Amino acid sequence: MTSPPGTRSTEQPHPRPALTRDRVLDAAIAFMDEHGVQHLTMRRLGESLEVEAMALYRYVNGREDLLEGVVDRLVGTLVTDPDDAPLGPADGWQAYLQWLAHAVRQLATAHPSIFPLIATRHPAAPWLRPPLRSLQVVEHFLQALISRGFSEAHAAHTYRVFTSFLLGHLLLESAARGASTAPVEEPLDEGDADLPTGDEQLDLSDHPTVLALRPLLSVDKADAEFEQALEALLDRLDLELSQ
Amino acid sequence: MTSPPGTRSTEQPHPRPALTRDRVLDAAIAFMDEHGVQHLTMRRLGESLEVEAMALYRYVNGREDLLEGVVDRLVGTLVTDPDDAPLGPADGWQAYLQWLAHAVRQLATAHPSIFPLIATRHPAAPWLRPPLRSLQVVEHFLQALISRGFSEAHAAHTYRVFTSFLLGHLLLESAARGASTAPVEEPLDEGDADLPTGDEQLDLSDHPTVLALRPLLSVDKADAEFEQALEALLDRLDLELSQ
DNA sequence: ACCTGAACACCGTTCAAGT
DNA sequence: ACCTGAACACCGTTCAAGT
Repeated sequence: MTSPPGTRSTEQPHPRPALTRDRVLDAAIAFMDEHGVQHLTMRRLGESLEVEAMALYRYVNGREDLLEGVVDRLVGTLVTDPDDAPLGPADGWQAYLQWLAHAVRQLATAHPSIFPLIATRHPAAPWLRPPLRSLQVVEHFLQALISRGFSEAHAAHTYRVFTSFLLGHLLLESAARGASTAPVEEPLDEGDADLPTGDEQLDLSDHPTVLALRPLLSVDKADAEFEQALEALLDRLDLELSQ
Repeated sequence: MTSPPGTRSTEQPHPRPALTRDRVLDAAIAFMDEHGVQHLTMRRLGESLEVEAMALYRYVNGREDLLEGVVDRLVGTLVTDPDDAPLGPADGWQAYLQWLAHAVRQLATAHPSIFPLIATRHPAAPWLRPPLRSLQVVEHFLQALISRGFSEAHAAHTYRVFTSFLLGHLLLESAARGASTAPVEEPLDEGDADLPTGDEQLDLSDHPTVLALRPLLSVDKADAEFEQALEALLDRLDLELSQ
């Protein structure tokens, strides 16, 4: 608490909290949320923690391990959030899948520029499918379904179908969100820079149908379509159960 | 054709074909198929073409443009393959979607380590959704559906639903494939290297359900599940049409 | 016209050295 | 125990210079 003897009384400027793995991971998440994955650098992350990059290697096993840690931490929040019942709502498997789907979607929405990382980093095992790629979460998922009457085979099958669904919908949502949120991505100003074309410098003259439907294609129905597709999926799973 | 005067008659060792954008893109595709995306480097790509890296900048507007070119080229093959009818099979929209789904799946299977690139690179416009992220392909898609009786709104909606479906299923498939095919990814040998655990050095002791279901989770039903989910999707779209 | 050498700024990572 | 400086190999990219 007090200064060690022999130190000048002026070390207030940076009462920097102790470095720790959790603090490093948190800083990495904050950095990526603000600047995007591709700009996260060991050196810049160190800078954001007021430390040289080399100091990070005490807490993180290189850049790959750092990214893996970020993914694990974020996905892990799905089953450790304090305000959730141990196995989710008690109302049956459909309520459980609804609850989990929305939790994952909230995660994707909160970190649109990190979600692609969750979606595409090679999982530790091929059966650990993104975006539910944490052992804890998979354990949670399988127990939840089995405790609600699923056979083991059915639970495994549902895991596969459900992850495919989540990945497709949420990756496209966060790509759209990330595109509009991203800081600039790549200036790159190439060729003749007309660029007052509103949204993008795409040449649509050879693509009349796209041109005509552009307003329809741009409509953001992400919310409604997610709910609709989720309902359809649950209906399908229900049918398969009773077969 | 003949040597310019004054040249030694020994310039046979490398009758290297002229460098060209297409040759650069082809080399990049071949390189990534063999070594994975993360090892593609301007310098190594140059090496594979027996040229210094700087020479590539004549044909490619930097690394980002190179990757974009690769994606466009691969996705473009979907609608330019010689053995396909102009708008796919003439048998109705379900046959068209079946045909396209399998074409995209074949693409993902042929280039499992490039597909994540197709899936996650920021599209030029937010409504250009992976994996159907080429103007040509979207034009093709919309014309095909409209010419088969879809309204414009329905065609646009189907585009969104269909891309979500393809992305989720194929990205997970190629992640699984890529994991088993990948050259090594990252040695990283961290901690105590027990590693004779067969597939992975995961500690499953705290996750009894995963442990018990691992055989079931590892079963490869990718083919059947893709077909089944595609059928379900077509059924759903059919229902929506008649509403 | 097309490629190369040299140079620059920036990476990830290791390791001996400081405190 | 924890952080830093210096160093190494490797990036992407520019540009003047060679042929």
